[in-house]
Amino acid sequence: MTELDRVIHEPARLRIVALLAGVEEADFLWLLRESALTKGNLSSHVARLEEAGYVAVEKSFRGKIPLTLLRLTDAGRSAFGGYKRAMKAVLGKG
Amino acid sequence: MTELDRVIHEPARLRIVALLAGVEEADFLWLLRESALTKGNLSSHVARLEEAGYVAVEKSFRGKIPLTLLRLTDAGRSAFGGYKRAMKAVLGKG
DNA sequence: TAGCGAGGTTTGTGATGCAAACCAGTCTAC
DNA sequence: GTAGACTGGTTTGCATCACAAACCTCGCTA
Repeated sequence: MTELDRVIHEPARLRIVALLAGVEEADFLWLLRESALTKGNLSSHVARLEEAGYVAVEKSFRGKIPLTLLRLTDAGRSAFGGYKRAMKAVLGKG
Repeated sequence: MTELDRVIHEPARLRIVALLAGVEEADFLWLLRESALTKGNLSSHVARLEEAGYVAVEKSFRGKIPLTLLRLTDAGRSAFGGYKRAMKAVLGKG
């Protein structure tokens, strides 16, 4: 039985991961717009993905304004790849 | 933004729905074996799917032994179709 | 009549997704 | 120099829910 990674499976995080998979790096506000999540949800989901080792979070400043950069780690890319495979296997059946 | 149906999205229920999509009708014990869920989980997830109108539950007897037959309703099939489309859209991006 | 298995359902609880409240720093108006 | 509003987030509180374990009912067996 192919297991689905719960961390990625959650729709909000799936969206985040899918968005990050398409780019090299993204900032918080770009993700906020693209994902259509609230700040709170985005923040906590990103925290969860970081905790899982799937995204790297880099906080810096653009001038005087805080800037948070996010990118998928290798583990994150690989987990997403596995997730896609597992999902296709399940959907293939139906 | 394509929304993912939460009722179907849950992995246990996704498995149930995918299994039911492949057959005309199934009994509880067949699903129990195929899904590798516990009786309790299968029972409650089936109840949730019934409540959502996605599966029809028909209780009868095979001789003196209770027999529960499950099948996907039209709404269930259509929801599963929509789910697959939405999921492919998300995975396509990544 | 005690025990056992089939076929399920109900209960308890820990995790968690979401929204709203909060916070620290910056900029503008006055 | 300070009141207010905005930016860029984080923390808190609640309500939901998935899972496992306990429970239930009926029939069979010895």
